[in-house]
Amino acid sequence: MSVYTPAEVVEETGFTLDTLRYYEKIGLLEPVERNSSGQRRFSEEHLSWLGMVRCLRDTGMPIAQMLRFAELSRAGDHTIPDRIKLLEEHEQHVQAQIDNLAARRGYIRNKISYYRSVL
Amino acid sequence: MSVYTPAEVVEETGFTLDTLRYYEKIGLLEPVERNSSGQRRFSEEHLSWLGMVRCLRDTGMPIAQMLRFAELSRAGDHTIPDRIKLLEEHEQHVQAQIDNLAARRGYIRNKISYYRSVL
DNA sequence: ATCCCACCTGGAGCGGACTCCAGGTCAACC
DNA sequence: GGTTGACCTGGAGTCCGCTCCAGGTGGGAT
Repeated sequence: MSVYTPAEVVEETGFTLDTLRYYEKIGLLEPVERNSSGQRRFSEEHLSWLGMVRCLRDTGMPIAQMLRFAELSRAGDHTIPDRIKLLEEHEQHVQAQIDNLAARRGYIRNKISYYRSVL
Repeated sequence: MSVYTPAEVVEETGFTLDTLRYYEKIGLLEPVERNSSGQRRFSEEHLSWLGMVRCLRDTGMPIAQMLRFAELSRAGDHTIPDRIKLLEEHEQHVQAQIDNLAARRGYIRNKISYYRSVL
């Protein structure tokens, strides 16, 4: 089972080292193993969890809710229905964002057309 | 030419009064006329500008950039090409957001399917 | 006359999500 | 054996975009 240095995780996930430390501190990331001199060695599981975190974060989920999801995930398989519910609600939210952006984009394009017509 | 009370503008634009005052203070909103006792009376132009602001804000444009757009708008018609450029760039940005959200949404749906398959 | 309500001002405070800093450790390379 | 570089810690600071507050004014209803 391979492990990853901080630099590798930064490279792979796109999070800064400070952000990773912050996520660990607040419990969004499970405690990370250390080597003999105290440096972090991330696991495969950390990486895949960080993929999820990136997805949720980039779709606008607040940290508080990601924390809730993290707790459910740690609590065992009986929380899977709750996790499904949480993700479904979030998916709806993402869809709403998309629809909203598409509508606003229409407004912007109109404005551009108007400006073009005035030139 | 009709004017609008603060309460009416709040109602129509969905911004809070504090936000409107804040926008005026930082120059995102042109100085608002006052009645004899110092209360704001917004114009039709304010309302339509606020519509634009709402659109830009809700598509994630930072205030600094909205300010730049506001300045261009005040500077006269010769800035229309610049405004078009700014809006076009923003529209690209909005499209990128949409694409990104759609991709992330796929990831979330996959995760949901996976959870369902595990139940 | 008094009460309430909408509004005013300047300035402080807040919440979220980091981001930076000082001072220190260790391992490795020259 | 000295320097470099990646990393450590705890805690303070930053940025953005508001949001709230105290104290005050003016106008309309009872």
